[in-house]
Amino acid sequence: MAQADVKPEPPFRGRATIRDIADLAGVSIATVSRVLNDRPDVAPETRETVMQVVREHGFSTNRGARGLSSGRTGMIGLTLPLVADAYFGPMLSGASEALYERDMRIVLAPTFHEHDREVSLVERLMRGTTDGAILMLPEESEAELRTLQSQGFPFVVVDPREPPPDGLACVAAMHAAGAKLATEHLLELGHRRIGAIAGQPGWYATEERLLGFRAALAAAGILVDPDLIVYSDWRTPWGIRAADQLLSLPDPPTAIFGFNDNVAIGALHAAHKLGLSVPDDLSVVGFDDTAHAAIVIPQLTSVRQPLAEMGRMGVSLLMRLIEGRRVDAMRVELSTKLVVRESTAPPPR
Amino acid sequence: MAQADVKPEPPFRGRATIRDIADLAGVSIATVSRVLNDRPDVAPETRETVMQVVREHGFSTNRGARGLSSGRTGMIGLTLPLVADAYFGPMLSGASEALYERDMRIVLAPTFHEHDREVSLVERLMRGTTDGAILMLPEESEAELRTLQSQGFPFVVVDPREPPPDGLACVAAMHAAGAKLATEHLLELGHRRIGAIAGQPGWYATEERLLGFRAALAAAGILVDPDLIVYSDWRTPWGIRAADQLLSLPDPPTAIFGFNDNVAIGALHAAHKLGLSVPDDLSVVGFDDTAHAAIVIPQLTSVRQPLAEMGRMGVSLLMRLIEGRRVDAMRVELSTKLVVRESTAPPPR
DNA sequence: CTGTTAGCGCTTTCAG
DNA sequence: CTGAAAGCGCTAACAG
Repeated sequence: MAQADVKPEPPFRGRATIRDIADLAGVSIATVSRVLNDRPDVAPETRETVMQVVREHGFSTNRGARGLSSGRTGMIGLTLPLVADAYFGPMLSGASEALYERDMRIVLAPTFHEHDREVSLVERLMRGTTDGAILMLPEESEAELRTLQSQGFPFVVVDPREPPPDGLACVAAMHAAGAKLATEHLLELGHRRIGAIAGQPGWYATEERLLGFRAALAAAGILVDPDLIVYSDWRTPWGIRAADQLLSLPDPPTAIFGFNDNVAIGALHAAHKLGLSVPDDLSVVGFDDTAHAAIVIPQLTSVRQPLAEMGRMGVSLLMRLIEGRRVDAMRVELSTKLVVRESTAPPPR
Repeated sequence: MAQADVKPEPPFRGRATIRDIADLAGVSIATVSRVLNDRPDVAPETRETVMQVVREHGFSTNRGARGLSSGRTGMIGLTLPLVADAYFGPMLSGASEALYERDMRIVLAPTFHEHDREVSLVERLMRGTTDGAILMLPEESEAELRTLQSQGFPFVVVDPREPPPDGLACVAAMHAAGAKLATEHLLELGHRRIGAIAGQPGWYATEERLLGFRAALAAAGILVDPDLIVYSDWRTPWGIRAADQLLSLPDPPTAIFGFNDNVAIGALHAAHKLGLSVPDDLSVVGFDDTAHAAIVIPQLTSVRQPLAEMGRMGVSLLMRLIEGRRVDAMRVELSTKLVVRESTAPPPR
């Protein structure tokens, strides 16, 4: 009633639907749909008319409805262990940016490291809500992943926890090469007794980094003292303990290579407690190069993992999968590089 | 082919639909829908039968379809400036956890601090994809927010950038009280010349914290030296500069209160460069108590803002809005508290 | 190049 | 308490 229709008042109740646009533009809804989906078979003139109306009313298509009829929702799911985390944050950020550029939406599903939660979340994501998913550091076993794949749901693994199964789209970083770089850096500085705070045994990252560490040592003709390698949870408090252990050895290392920034920062704390100065008395290098590396004093030398890039790459692979295009490289490894800051120097004496 | 049908093979092609479940359970789809939505008008026995089948097939309802027919999609949108951030991370995490508990999905929309992007993102979120939104530190002006509200889209603002307009659901922290606490702590330690690295002028957080800072000083009978307050961008490099400025004053402060952890850590860096020891030569306190506060050496004394709690609270308000329930407290302020760590001590001499 | 017509999977009156 | 039927907004053949 009282249909003013002065100028900017939409002649429909809530938000415009494709039908409103069609009426306003004087065409059929099919035509509007075509325009909206950039189909080639529309007269340029018609297209312009429709776009006009669309812009005027700030119309944008209802994803749910589109999903229902076409099967593609324009949304992708993303699982990750933790959302408030210096490591996963940048990955998520990179992925979300890439998705934004493609005008796709991201459904966030943090798993808090719980296997069951992750499984049920993925299950739900599959049910018509999303077109595919990115699984960051998934909890699922290879077998579970394969089952998922066999169900025809497109997904890509970013930063696999275990050695990446082949046939699965997967993006990782060059752990071994990075670890080799870090170790060589220490070696060049003159260090001969280098301790390593490795991550949790069995993890892909841990084992690969260990490989690089050992390779560099071997190349320098140094045989590894088993006492100098201690496994640890990835978090700082555990890094402190591990460093304590290393530093209280009869013949302690002059440098410590933490397999991620958290444990390396743990080493910084341990050294501080012991009155050791970094880098004068002890050199420390980390891995990942998260934001933490730069805020700590002294700033941490660390191996840079291209976290955001990994997220973007995951999206890129996923899009190919969803579009059914051939994915030649199912598995991509992004390179790592050493960022030298203030925590490394030649050994004392 | 070779449809084994041994036991767990579903008799339908892709994923089960509500119709499949209905057939299998020998009821109508309407009944299944009722069960799925916890409607009261179903015989307990029928309900059980249906649930049985649902569980057996791991069925869960297609949100898109539900959204289409009922108007509620079970998804909510969340905008925030940055996703990879020690400040927003915990807020996002809290919100996502609360949403998970309600079996709702979250559509993530990072704005990278771009006003236009945020506006268009919110616009899109409104169009049938989500039931409502949480806007963290929104870029929108009060006027824009009100327009949004007038369109009937439920949303809540978490951590307003400007003084929160009333009538809008909003959750914030008690900035002034927290700043007062921090200042009093310094005062009790014996500091008399206390510098402040304030945030950007005009921000709600900045102004409120300034109020608390001034109030504490006034209560102690100290009148503020304008030279001792310097405004700054919220990031560490700017914090360093601000601290440099403070520390190079003819009569430099013995303590610095950074209005967030980033700038406080900047003060730590500045002190380090100057050869000043914290807390012996200079005390530093931060605000927010992000993860950074605990990893830095010395660990930072900081005012704790209940970030995750704010996210949860935002969800809780939003749900009430969506369900059309009365929201008595449209505006909630969560309390802050001081966490004393290692960066504060009595002034030298 | 454009319009007509089925549904997509689900919720929801409205009858029984 | 349960079923039948009418869409929700959109896409995708299929005709013209």
